[in-house]
Amino acid sequence: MIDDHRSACPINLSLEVFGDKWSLLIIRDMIFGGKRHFRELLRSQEGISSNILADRLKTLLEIGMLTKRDDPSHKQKAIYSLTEMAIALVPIMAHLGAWGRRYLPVSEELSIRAQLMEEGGPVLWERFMDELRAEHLGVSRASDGPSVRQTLQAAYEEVMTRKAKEREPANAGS
Amino acid sequence: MIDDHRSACPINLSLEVFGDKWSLLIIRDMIFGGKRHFRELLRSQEGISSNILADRLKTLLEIGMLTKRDDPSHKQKAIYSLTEMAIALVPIMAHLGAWGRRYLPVSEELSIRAQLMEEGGPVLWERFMDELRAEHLGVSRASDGPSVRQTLQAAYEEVMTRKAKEREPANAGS
DNA sequence: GCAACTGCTTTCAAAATGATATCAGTAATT
DNA sequence: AATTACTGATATCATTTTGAAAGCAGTTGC
Repeated sequence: MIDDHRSACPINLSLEVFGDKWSLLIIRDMIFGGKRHFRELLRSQEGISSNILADRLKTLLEIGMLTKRDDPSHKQKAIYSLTEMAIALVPIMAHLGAWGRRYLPVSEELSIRAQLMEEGGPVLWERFMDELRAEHLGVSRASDGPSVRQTLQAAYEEVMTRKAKEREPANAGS
Repeated sequence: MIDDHRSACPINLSLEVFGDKWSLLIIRDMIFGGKRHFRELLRSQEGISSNILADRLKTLLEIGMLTKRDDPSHKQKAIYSLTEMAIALVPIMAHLGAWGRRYLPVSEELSIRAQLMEEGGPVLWERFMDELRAEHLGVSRASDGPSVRQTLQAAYEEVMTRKAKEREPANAGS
């Protein structure tokens, strides 16, 4: 099998890799959600079915976007890791998030991360990528303070808490 | 129809817009190839079929990525234009191209544009976007020197010419 | 010992894809 | 005036992909 690609254009080849509805969402959940196991990925916001998830994971492994190894703590668990190729998508994720936030009907709670990524700019993206390298590639890293993912997650939860309060204003005793 | 979206996450919504094999390629051909007509878009590198092209154009119009108007010079011709929403994808195109160039088996001639876009950085992208606004939105622009698209196209043709020469070294008389 | 959890696989219906042919009108060519 | 080529699509139909749901052989925690 040499190559059955439609064309050798970089944009076309990129789209052949993740030009579908699910592949990039799986990467997103691993990057921003810290998910590493099949069952974790199955609980995506969007509700992927298990056969599709299995198929996409297989493809992503073949392409070299992910690696897979056994979880020492459980004989049936597999740990999926991002490769550098996937970690390099962080800036694209940031741009995609910024674009979606500007032009599409996003919700506040699900776009707060995108907002922080946009505001943080390339400096934040690089820091995030370093953290991901440490987490997925075993590269050591000088860690100081909370991780980027923790910061993004905290902001998300803050919005959720505030929204919950706004929905039931001072009727705890009702 | 309120919204039958899977989730209001900006990345998910972005993927619902162009998370398929063709939509972004159509936008690419309009941005980098300067294509404006149905038949022009039909002659893509990758060979899209006419029914798929028609369907995607319709969707892109509905979403608001494109507009369509009559061509004064031909009663059956339609002119497709990019909206600001689509022009805003230029940085994403640049990143996608750079990523593809780094990790996928691209050809030199089809990736020279991506290389120049990467080297040009945000400054070049902005200039390109201004040119596209002038071309597609009728925004006036202070034009000096060759357009970004012309520069990219010239670089592409230079590579093609060089490659043609390398293939037949000095056997013009054979 | 039993319920819950593990990463999948199977089944089957529905939807999307895509190659090919076609169309009715327009324009350029001869 | 006749022919040829071009316009933006549609229609047909086979193949491929998608996806919901159920199931499975083990493993683990209680």
